[in-house]
Amino acid sequence: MTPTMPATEPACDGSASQPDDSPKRQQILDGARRMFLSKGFEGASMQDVARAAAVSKGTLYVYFDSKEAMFEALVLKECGRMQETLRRLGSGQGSVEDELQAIAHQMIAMLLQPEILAAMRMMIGAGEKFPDLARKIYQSGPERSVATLADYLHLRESRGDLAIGDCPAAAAEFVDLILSGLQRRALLMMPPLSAAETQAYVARRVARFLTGLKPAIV
Amino acid sequence: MTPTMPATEPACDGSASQPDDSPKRQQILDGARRMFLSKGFEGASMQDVARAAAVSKGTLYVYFDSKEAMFEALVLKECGRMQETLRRLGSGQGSVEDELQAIAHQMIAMLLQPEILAAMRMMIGAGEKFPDLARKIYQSGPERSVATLADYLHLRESRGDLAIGDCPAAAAEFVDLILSGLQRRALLMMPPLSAAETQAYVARRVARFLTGLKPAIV
Amino acid sequence: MTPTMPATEPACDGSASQPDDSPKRQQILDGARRMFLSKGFEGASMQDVARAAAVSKGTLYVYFDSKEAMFEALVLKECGRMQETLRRLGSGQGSVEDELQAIAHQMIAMLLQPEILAAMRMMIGAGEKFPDLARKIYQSGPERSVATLADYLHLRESRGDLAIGDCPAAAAEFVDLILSGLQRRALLMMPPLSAAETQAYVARRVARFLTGLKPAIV
Amino acid sequence: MTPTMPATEPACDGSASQPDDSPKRQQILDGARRMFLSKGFEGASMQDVARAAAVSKGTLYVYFDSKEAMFEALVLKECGRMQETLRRLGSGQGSVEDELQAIAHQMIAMLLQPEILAAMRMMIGAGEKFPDLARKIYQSGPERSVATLADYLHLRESRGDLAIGDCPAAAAEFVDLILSGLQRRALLMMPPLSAAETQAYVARRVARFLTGLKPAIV
DNA sequence: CATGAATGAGCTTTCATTCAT
DNA sequence: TATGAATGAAAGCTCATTCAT
Repeated sequence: MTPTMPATEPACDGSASQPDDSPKRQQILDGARRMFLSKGFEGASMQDVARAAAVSKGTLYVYFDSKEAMFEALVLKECGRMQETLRRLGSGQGSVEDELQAIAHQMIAMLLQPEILAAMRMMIGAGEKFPDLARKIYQSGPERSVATLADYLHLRESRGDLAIGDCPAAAAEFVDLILSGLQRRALLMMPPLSAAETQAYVARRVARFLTGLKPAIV
Repeated sequence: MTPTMPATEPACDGSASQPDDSPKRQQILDGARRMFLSKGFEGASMQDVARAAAVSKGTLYVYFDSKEAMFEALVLKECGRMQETLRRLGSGQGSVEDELQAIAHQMIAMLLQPEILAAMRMMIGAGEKFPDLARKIYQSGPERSVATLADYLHLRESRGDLAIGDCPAAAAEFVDLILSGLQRRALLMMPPLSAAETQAYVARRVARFLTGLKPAIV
Repeated sequence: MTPTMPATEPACDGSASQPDDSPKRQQILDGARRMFLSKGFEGASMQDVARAAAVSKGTLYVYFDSKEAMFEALVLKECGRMQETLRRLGSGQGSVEDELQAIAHQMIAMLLQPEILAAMRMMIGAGEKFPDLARKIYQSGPERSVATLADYLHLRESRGDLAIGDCPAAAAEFVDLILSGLQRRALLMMPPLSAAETQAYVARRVARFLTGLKPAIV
Repeated sequence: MTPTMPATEPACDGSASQPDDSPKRQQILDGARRMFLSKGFEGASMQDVARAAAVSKGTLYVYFDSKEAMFEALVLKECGRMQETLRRLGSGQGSVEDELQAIAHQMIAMLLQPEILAAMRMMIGAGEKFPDLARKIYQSGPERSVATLADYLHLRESRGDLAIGDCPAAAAEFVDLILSGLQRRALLMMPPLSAAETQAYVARRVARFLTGLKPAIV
C-alpha cells in the first residue's frame, strides 16, 4: 500500500521514483538531525521531527518506514559528513611540534563541539539497540581520525622529521593521548577545560608524544 | 525533582521512608540495575523494573518516590561499588615496567567489564538529564583511577624508580594511553581486542609511557 | 493549567488547534457532557468520556489539551446554553399575579431540569478547583435570572402595575423566594414537589412576594 | 476474618466489643473530617485520612469496611452536630424585627462558615453517589433550621407579636429569603458580602418578610 | 505525494484494599 | 488490636503508526 521499500537503500529500479536525495527527504533529515541531537533518540518524538522539518507526521512515513529507520538513515548521513570533515587535517609546513599542536587543537575544537558530543552521546546511549550503527560511527569518527593522522605522520617520517616505525599505532596513541580522555570527560558532563588549560594540556601532551620519536641527529 | 538529593533520606513523609538496606529495596535496586543497565533510563519502563525485581509496580513506589529517584539511588550505589573496585590496584613489587603492565591489564579487565561499560553507557545516555549524577560517575570511575595511579607513581618516584615530576598529570596520561581509547571503542560496540592483541597493545603502550620517565642512570 | 484560559484558542501549537465547531469536537463534548454531568469532574474518567463519545482516548487529546481544558470548554458552552434558555421569560400580558405565577412556574420547570441541576451539582463539586468557572455558571444562571426578572418588574412598574422602588433587589427576593430553596432541596436529592404541591407553593409565595408591592389605589 | 459488621450499626450484641464510640474510631473520624472537608470525597485518600488521624492505613479498615462506609459514618455524625448547633436560635426577648434580624445574622454566620459550606459542597458533589446521605444532610440542616424557626414564629404568634397562620410555611419563606440565595452564591464561589452589605441585606429582607405578618393594631 | 485525524498500546503514578505478623 | 508491606486496577496522558482523502 504505502511505499514499503527500505528507505535507505539506493534506488532499486531505474526510475528512481523516490531517490535517496529527494529534497523533501533532506528536509526531513534536517529536522530529524536537530531533534535527535538535542533530545536523543527516545526523547525526540515523531511529532517533534515533523514540526522541525515543517512537514506533516504522515509524510515522515512516506520517506521512512519507522522512527528507527529514520534514525539509521540520519546516522549514516552524519557519518559521511564526519568523514569529510576529517579529510583536511595538517598541511605539512612548520616544525613538527608546532604542527602537531595545531592538529591537536583542531581535533579538540572539532570533536568537542556540542553537536558532535551530542551525536556521540546519542549513539552511545542507543548503542545497545543499534550496534551496527554505533560501529559505523566509530569507523567514521575516531578510526578515521587515526587513519588521517597516520598518513600525516608517515609523511613527516618520510621527510625525516620523525622516527616512528609503526605510524598507525603512533597515530592511535596520539589520538588517545590528546582526545579520548577529554571526550570522555565531556561525555560525562565534566566542565570543559579553559582556553589556557587546554593550551597547557596540549603543549604537555604533544611534547610527551614526541618523546622518543625524534630522529637521532645524524 | 532535583537529581542531587540523596533520595535515601531517613523517614520523612509518606513515601520512600524505608531504610537503605531493606531487603526489598535491595531486591528492587537489583531489578532496576539489570533493566537500566541494559536498556538505559528511558528505555526501561517501571513495568520492566517491577518484573525484573519480581515485585508489583505499586511496590516500586513504596520504596522510591519516582523513577528518577530510583535511578539516582541506583547510580549512587553503583558509584560506591566502582570506587571499591578501584581501591586495590598495584602492590609495589617487581620492575616498574612489569608492574605497570600488570596494572594496565587490571584496569582494562576491570573497566571494560560489560557491567561497567553498561553503567558508563547508561550515564552517558542519561547525562543530559542528570548532569550531576554523570559527574559523580566520572569521579567514581575515571578520576578515581587516575588518583589511585598517581599515588602509585609517586611511590615509585620516591623509591627512585622513576623520574616523573608531575605525578597526577602522568597518571592521567597513562590512563588515557591505556584505557580511554579502549573504552571508547567498547562504548561504540567495537569488538574487544583478543587476549594476544591486548598483550601487545599493553606492552607497547606501557613502553611508550615509560619513555623519558626513566631516571638517569647512576 | 489555569482554568481561565478559553481553551478554544485558534491554532497555536500541536494540540487543541481544531476549530470550535469541528463535528468531532462536538461529539466529544457531547460525551463529556453526559459523563461530567452524571459523575462529576473527578468521578468521570477520560476513558468514560472516550467511551461516551465513541472515540479513542487518544482522540480526546487531539481536541483538548487536558481533562481540565475539556471540562472548561464544556462548562463555557453550557453557560451559553443557559443564558439563551433564560432569555425568554415573561411576555407582559395578563394580571401581575397571574403572570408572576407563570414566570415562577417557568423558572421552576427550567432550572430544576435534571440537566441544569446536574450542571449546578457538577460545578459546586468542582468549584474549589475551578472557582472562576463556578462564578461563570452563577453569572449565566442565577444572576441572569435575576436580571431578566428585574427588567420585567421594571416594565410592570413603569406601567403602574407595581410599586417597587428597587427592582433588582425585588427580583433577587423573588428568585430566592421561588427558586433558591427549591433548588437547594433538589441538589440534596430531596424528592421534587408534586404538581399540586408546586401549584400551591407558587401561589402562596407569589402572593407573599406581592404583599406590599401593590400600588396604592388611585 | 476482619470485623465485617456494618460499622455504623449500634452495637449488635451485649458485649459491645467494638462500640460506635471507641476512642480510636473517634480519632479516625476526626482525621476523616479534616480531610474530607478540605479535599472532598474523591480528593482525600485513605492515606491522607490515616495520616490525619495518626493511625495506620490498615487500622482504618478495622473500624470501617470501606472508604464509603467511613464517609457515611462521618456524615451521619456531622448531621448530629448540625442539629445540636441549630437547637439554640432566638431567645424570645426584644422586638420581633430586632430579633429576626439577630436570628438572620446568626443563621448566616453559622451556615456560611467555610466548614459548613465545604460539607454542603461535598455532599452536593457526592449527592448522586450517596443520595440517602444527601437527604439526611438536608434534613439535619436546612429542614431543621426551618423547624426551629417555625417554633420561634409560633411562640411569637402566640404572644400576639405576629399574625402568621402557617408558621412552618412562613419559616421556610424566611430561610429562603435570608439564606438560600446567599448559600447558593457561596457554593458557586461568588465573593461573600461585606459586613455592611450583609447588614443592609438582612435589614431589607427581614422587613420584607415582616410585611403583612404584623397583627392588625388594636 | 502529502496530509492530519484517529488510534490503541504503553507510559508514570496513585490508591483502595488485603493480609501476615 | 494494630500495623505497614504489598498489590493490581485504573488514572491522565503520550506517541509511533495507519489510512482515507
